[in-house]
Amino acid sequence: MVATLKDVAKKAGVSRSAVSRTFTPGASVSDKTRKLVEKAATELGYRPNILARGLSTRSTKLVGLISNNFHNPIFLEVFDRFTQGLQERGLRPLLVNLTDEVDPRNSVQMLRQYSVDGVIVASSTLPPEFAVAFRDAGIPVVNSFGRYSTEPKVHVVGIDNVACGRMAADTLAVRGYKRVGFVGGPRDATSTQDRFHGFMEQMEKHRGIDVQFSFASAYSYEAGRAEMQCLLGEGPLEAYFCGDDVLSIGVMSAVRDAGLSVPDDIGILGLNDMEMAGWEIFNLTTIHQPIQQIINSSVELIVAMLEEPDRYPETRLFPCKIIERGTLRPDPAKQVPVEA
Amino acid sequence: MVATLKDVAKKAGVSRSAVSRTFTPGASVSDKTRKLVEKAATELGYRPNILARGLSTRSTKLVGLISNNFHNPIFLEVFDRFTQGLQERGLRPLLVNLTDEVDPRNSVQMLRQYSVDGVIVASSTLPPEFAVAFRDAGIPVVNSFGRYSTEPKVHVVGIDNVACGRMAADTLAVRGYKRVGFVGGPRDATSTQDRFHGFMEQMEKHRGIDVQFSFASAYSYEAGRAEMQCLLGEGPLEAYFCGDDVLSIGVMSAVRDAGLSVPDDIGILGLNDMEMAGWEIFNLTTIHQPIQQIINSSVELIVAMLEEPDRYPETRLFPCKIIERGTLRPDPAKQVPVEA
DNA sequence: AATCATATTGCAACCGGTTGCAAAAAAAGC
DNA sequence: GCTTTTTTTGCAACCGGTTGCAATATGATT
Repeated sequence: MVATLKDVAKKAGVSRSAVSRTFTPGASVSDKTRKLVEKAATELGYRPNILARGLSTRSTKLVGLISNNFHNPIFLEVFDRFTQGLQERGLRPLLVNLTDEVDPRNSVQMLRQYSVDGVIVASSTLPPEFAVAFRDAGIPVVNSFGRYSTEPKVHVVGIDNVACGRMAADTLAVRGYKRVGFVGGPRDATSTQDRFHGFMEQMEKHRGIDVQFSFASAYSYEAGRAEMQCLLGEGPLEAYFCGDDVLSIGVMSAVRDAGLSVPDDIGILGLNDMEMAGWEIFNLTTIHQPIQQIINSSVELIVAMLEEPDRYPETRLFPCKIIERGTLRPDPAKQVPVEA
Repeated sequence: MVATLKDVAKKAGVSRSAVSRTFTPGASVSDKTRKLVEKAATELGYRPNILARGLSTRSTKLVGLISNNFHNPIFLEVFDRFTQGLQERGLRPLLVNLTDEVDPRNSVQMLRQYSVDGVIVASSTLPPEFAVAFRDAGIPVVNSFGRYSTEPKVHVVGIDNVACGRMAADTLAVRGYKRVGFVGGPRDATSTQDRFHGFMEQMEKHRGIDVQFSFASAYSYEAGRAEMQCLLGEGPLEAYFCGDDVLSIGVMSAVRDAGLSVPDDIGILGLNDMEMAGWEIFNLTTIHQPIQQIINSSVELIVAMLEEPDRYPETRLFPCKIIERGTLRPDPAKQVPVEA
């Protein structure tokens, strides 16, 4: 049905090698045969089979894209960017949905069976060992949105979650909140832990602030809302730092349902700056996570590893910044001076 | 590095065929050699290379999953379900991001180069010819969320968008709205056109209702909001049927910003029933599109085609239903009767 | 124990490509 | 024009599997 190397070779009256070389950049073919081959190839609609090629070249241009987060809208942005970034570099994402799976072994085996050139683990909730399992299997891997380590075993691209926690603490402190809460995502996620530590640590430096904390069961709307409904019962604080935007929106929803106002009664600070955070109805003040840069960098890194598999593991952290919107009191330092 | 058939054969002291047959369900191997092979295989951590196998069996278990919609949150649900559904059946999604691409040829060639077993075109905005191009290339294809045709060339799974339009018209009419609007998605999307026709056609049957219409540039929040800001300038109607939930949310946002109330001043009816539509802050009355069923059915269909490639093209439409929430006046017929 | 049916096995060719190597062809040098 | 160097070419082996077929081993039947 579909034309193969052999068909083209026969039609062009050359050897199979000649055809192969015509489609291999840098190979030695005379202009004459190249023309011959190209003519035959277009007539037959021939395109080399990448998987067969991969058998000898050991490169399939397939990249495993693994995630366990198919409920947080920010991951649609993540998939969009990753697929585009990979496609631009001639790589193809093999999407793996890891819902409820924590053991990397199945994924490693499966992706090995597909001879993927590399793997991107895109998750802030999987344990670091997950990505390491791919490295141990000899598969180039980048852990995007993962945890920074002082002796990294794999490439990590993301943000400094501890620093984000500190930034959140400062942000609330400088606005004069005296009774604040931390509403984290799942307790076992490294991102939650790091944000928590950074937040608590920094809060200790600010005198006279009362700090409480709790953890939602997931980075999701429902979890945030449910958690806040509990907290409201215990008596609300002045402001909350939520470990994620969609969590913040859940929290906000519970606050409003209780007849309280954001930010007048309760301030909310998110993290991620997903598209929706900017929607007027939410207008969420949040810490921007530079996902475009994280993803570009991840893709570059995976490409670099394809060329140099033993590249020394690198950690690339990108700075976050506060996006001022309407769910916190204004920063007194940045008030527009009133005219005298 | 990684063990191959040959390594296992040598270690087990049998021929390569014996090993291959051990991993081929239904092949003839004695218990003795099977044990031998299995022992050697586990010791070496051997797993057959699926792509090499695909070369002879002509089945890679790869399925192209093509979409052009990476900005509408409902597509995260779609990807979640598709990846899970495919994985459960041992198929692997090769994700293709079609942003701004309408010509199917590149995608066809690329997916042919990867010998995908089939393709799922998941989009309500691509023209039907897109999916047909795969069929013409001899690749099994299912068009999910596509347009129904009386002489279908490819399998289509989705909803009857014309019927949805009619349902929307009836829904608004029965609630006594007299001046209504249709806010569609992009004009050239088949889903927009069908919903539009159904809506207008059915509205004609309801006497004395004033109908207007317009189209947003995309199925997105911004587009909905921008479109509604225009419409508000022209003098608002009593209720709008929006071609999609995220569009509805954009519309709602514009309405609220203008100081108007939903549903007291303006009613809004959405379509899709994405997760977010149920969030208390939106509480969107909407037409539920049964995506779980559409996706299950699509996956079943693609699986069926792998066994029987020349299967006659089928159209599978699933019924939609109104989800009553809080953005329309109540249906008078369904009012809880007041006790006498 | 001999005969026949059946189950298991290995050989070798094939799937669709790539590539080292030696032979052939073309170009360069004299 | 002949030799030497360089370029181009095809052969054949290989990548990691599968599979038809004939040969061999096993088991059943008498």
